[in-house]
Amino acid sequence: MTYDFRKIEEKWQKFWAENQTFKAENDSQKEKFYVLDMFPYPSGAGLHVGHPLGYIASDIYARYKRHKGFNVLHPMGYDSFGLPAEQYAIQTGQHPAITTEANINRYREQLDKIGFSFDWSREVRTSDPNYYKWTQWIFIQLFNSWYNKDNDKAEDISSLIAIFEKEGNQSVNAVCDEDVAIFSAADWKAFTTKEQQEVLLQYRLTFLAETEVNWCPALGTVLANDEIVNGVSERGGHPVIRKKMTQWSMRISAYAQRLLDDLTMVDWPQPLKDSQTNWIGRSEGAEVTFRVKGREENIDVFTTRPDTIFGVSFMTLAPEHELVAKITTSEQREEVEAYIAATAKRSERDRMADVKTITGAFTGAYAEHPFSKKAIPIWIGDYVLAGYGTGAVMSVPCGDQRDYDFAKHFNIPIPNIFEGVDISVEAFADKEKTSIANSDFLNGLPYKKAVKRVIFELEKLGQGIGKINYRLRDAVFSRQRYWGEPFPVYYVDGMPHMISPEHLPIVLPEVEKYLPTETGEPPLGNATVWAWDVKKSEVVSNQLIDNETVFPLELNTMPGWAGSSYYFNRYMDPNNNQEVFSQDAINYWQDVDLYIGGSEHATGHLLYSRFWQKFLFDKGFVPKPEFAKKLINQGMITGTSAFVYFVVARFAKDKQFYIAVSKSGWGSVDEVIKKWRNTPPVKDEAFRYSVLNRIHSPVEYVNSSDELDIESFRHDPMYSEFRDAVFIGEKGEVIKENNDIYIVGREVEKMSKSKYNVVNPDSICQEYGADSLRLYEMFLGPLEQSKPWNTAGITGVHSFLKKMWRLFHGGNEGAFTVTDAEPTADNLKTLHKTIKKVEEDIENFSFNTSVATFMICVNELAAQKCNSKKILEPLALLVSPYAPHIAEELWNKLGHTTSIATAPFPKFEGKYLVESSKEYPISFNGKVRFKLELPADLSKEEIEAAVMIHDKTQEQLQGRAPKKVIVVPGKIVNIVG
RNA sequence: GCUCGAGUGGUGGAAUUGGUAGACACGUUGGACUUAAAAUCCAAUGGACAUUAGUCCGUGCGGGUUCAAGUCCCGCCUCGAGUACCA
Repeated sequence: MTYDFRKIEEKWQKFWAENQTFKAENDSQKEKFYVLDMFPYPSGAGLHVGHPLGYIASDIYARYKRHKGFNVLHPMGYDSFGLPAEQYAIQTGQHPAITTEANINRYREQLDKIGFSFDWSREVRTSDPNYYKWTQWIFIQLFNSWYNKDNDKAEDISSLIAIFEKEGNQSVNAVCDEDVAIFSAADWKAFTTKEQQEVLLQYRLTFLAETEVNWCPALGTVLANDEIVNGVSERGGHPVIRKKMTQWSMRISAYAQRLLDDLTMVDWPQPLKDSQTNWIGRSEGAEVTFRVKGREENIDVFTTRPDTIFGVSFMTLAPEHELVAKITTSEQREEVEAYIAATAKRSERDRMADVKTITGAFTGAYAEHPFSKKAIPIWIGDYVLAGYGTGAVMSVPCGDQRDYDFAKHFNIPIPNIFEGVDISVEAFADKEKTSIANSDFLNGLPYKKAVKRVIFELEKLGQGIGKINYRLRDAVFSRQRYWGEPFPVYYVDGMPHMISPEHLPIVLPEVEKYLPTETGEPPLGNATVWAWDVKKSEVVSNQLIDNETVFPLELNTMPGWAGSSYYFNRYMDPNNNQEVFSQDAINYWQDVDLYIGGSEHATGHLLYSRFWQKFLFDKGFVPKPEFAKKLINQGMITGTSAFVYFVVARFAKDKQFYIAVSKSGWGSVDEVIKKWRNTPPVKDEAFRYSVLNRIHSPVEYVNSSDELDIESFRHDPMYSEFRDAVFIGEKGEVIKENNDIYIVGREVEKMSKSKYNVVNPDSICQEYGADSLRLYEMFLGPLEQSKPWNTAGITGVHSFLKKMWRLFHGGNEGAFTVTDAEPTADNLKTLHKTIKKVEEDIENFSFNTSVATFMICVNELAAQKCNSKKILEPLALLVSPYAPHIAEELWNKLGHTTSIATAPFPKFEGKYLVESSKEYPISFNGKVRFKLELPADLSKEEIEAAVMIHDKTQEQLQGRAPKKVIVVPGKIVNIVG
């Protein structure tokens, strides 16, 4: 009987689905284990072989934990709101829900074929109203909360109102907007309802604020930095400007310190933690207030080097800074405005990345130094970003390289305030190696003391205070898109009001067009039934808006990260209609034990999710302040693109055709073509040809030896210009009737549809089976590294599975022949070596090495002609997390009637591995010269003695006396001399 | 620019704590079986010289520490990821 993987895999996939083998129970006596994958966005292109990499790893771990006796939660779902479906809708008019549904179905089909042990009864989709009902619900919770710094947690807004009523806001220690006015209890009571709401909005954890965005007037939309190339939109090449817009924001900055501190609680990769740490960007320093000469206004700056305050020779404001317009003198106005217009065209990333081009403009205004009272010119420069700190810096050219470059460029003086330091070529940024000079009361002080002293003096003057600053900005939560969660918000007199949770979900309305409206409103502005009737508590036609009982609804939608910031908790109780999840469910599952996903989510999804988790924790909804204990980043699988090289030859007049030149001909196109010219039909015609060019060939047309299937390529409608092309092969011959072969060029690139290098898992499952695919993806290399995909090697793991199958089927014509024979010592040694290694590998997420271990094990058992059940049954169990279909089949054939999924994992016993001798490498001056078999229990001295009397040792030494002999028992002997 | 990661045979990679570099596969070459093909099995396979039993070189580049460095330290080079509205 041969290994019929197609039949076997279909059989067990059906079995698992019918028996709900992987359904996780919320009430179980078993210990829980929660294994989670970052859920995918269901794109139109379907899954490629890169997607399942992490899923296979987590599936192996989940299956392993089931064998270890855990109640495993291993769910899957879809992050199904997103731009591509909307873009497709704009182009085709197809509703994004339809596209999304179709894409999800395709994903599901592909996932099912790989044999994952997902509990599909728990699937979630962020675009499902039953799901986003709870996204809207959390938004309302955030709106109704404020951050109390005294208790260091989020609290209900009612507790803030109670304080306001009692004593105003003077003693409130909250995270709030910068410009909150002080009021008393009496003031509060005298405020109108609208005024009170305006005040509260300055404290709420989600609030309306003016934020800078990349606005593309032609597309009527906001663009990501990603979508802007050289200052114009990637699509269409339209100009993009920076613009302020009122949008919903999330006060994530309230959690900055806790997000930083709690990183110590989680076992996540250090680089990921580093990038969150940098993103949060905590810095200690001082906020200093500079008066503007001859005006009312002050400029606040944040600096980490207040000790260098006497080195200030100018100030720089971000071009967007609100004071710029006010303080610019009439003489400078033209220049300043021109400069602002120019910087508005640059993206933030361009401004940060480009340190070589120094630009700026003088405002004509001067600030006053807090101590020396000297006049300091105020400049604007785009190296200062509006969103960071206060959007203004005190420029100390002698101590900061960017300030230094700016000063040099504009001929601004560079006073030196460091003792004994040369600043003629560059700034001196080292804090420790000098002391302060030319600085009045700071003279002679080292960095730390100077900082303390200057803060003390600033506070005395009332012009500064010690401060901790975070780079982390409040997160913009509005998107001018259609395909996202609608806000449960309506507006009364311009003030936002929440719709009561019992009326959720507020379902996305139908629109005719998915584009922004003529007047520049978001796509929901096209909806005709999009108003809130407070009496009926339902969404009604816009025509009924009277601003008395019917009000306009919010037109923005939520960003992609909204739905993905709590889905891991929702999986615990996904079909609950009364609560986001029951307390029973969350108290049983607690948190994610293992989370696998790409490192590209380090500062987006993973930071926002931690923020929401902490908020839910503060409000008592979840028991843990961190949602995932352990996290692994899987690496990207890159594609191996194939290139066809060609020139275009032109004849006498309009005649032209393509000549494709095989790999070895690239270097000598001229010669190849010369040779080819001597053959008919073009023998004597004069022609010229273009420079050598290349084009991606679909990888399906190339075999594992890089040979191109010329006929398929020729007849692909994508390549009609090659229909009559001449192909010149490796030997320089024109290819006809297999006389020569065409070899393509190869290059590793990101796997993408546009590069024609996408390899689809379906075809691999069809040809080699899911078990082969699973093993091969793991065999490719370490999970966390990125690596190129090359299908060629898959035959290796496939023949391993066949070999293992034969181990169980050694009888006539492949009959099943597992016997009750007692295993030999060799059999047991091989088995237990394998158990030990595989167990260690799984715990260390080193899946590639366990596949190699299986191969060694099967090779050894085959050589030993082992067919003992006591060896082969544990082997089936060991392999089962990796290749579950074949394992189930063998398990079944061994006489079991229930699934292998929860059978206990084989137990390692060290006694079978005890060795009586060790082969020592004997090296001389670090170079291994020969090997010597010695009893394993010899002492250091005995080993040395045995080595020294050996003939080969004497031969190597040639009479020299060794200076030193290093013996590491069990490892190596090194003789020096 | 900044932050982080990675560079080992023709290819993917192994070497868990500084201790035999190249496990396990792919590919290639030669052989067995076969009318032939597929499948399967056996052998060789880092490079150079010696063709023997040996010698030298070799983990991106240049230094260093050590009896011993792919592994640790310093300085570079190349590639990849993230950089706040792609998901």
